[in-house]
Amino acid sequence: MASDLDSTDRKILREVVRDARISQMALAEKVGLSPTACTRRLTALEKKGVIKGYAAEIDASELGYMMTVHVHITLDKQSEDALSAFEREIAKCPDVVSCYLMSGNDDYLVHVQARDMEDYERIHKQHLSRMPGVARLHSSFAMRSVVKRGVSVSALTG
Amino acid sequence: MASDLDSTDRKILREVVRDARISQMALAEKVGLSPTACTRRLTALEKKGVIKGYAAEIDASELGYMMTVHVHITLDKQSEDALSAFEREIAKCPDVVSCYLMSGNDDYLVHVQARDMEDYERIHKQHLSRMPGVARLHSSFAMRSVVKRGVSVSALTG
DNA sequence: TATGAAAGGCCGTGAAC
DNA sequence: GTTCACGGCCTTTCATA
Repeated sequence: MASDLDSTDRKILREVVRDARISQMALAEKVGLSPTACTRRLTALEKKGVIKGYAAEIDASELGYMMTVHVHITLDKQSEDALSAFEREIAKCPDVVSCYLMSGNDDYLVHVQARDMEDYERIHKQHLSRMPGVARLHSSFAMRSVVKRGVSVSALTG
Repeated sequence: MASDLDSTDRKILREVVRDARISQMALAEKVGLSPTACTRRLTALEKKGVIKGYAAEIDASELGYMMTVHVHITLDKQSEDALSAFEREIAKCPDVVSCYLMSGNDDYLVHVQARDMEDYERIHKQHLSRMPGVARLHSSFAMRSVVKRGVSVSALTG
């Protein structure tokens, strides 16, 4: 479903990715359109689903969440039901930032945020290890975030 | 630097995470404040750095980017200079969404977006394998995204 | 089917309390 | 934290290519 966007649409996308709260008039001027035309394009991008929404970016460390952990999770079964049951539960875990089903051994890569090591121990024991069908958990701790974007630059410039 | 936020501040954060383009008046009503007081709090959260910015969420698959790859990268040296050189280059790579320095063997976990397998082959050859100091590359392909948030729910409710 | 221009209502902003 | 008032933005309508 690769929508056919022209360079103006992509320019609009780059601007709202940079600043979602930009005013319609400022956006219109940046992309070289009248406010009316610009707003119409923006609305179209929202309706098409290219723009899924607008979110404030929060500094988790400012809220006391100092730890980023990547957890590789292997299930003991790989049946549809087992995957579904696990995914239903992991989606409910409030400490999870992202979760991907990975190819290969059908395991999951789960990104977790925690206040500190003690907090992560609690999350590990009370949530992660109790997820349905979990066979193995391997935690990798991030020491530093080097790059963090919502979407790749290529996707917006290509 | 864990800021001391009250329940109103957290309510504001939850709302702007859900919809960054919410109007000041609508936000004020949702949190039970007058528009002026609400805007003052929001501005304070921005100045404190709790809110880093506002970004549109883009559906990469709508732009033709169908692949999500997690790449484990090990360097041949772990000196300060080697890490810095690598990080400078990886930050320039337009296909990278995120990159973390991981504890343990001082390797990196890099999240990459690509159009398709051919595109990823190009990224792998032309960008990733040519990064300074790279010893080993291990690619893991995501089959499905199960959870995707900008920040954990706990950080906003805690 | 796309844009551009103008008018009116609503919102965002600041002063005073 | 609230009220009030003013300036400006957002939206709609309509005309155009």
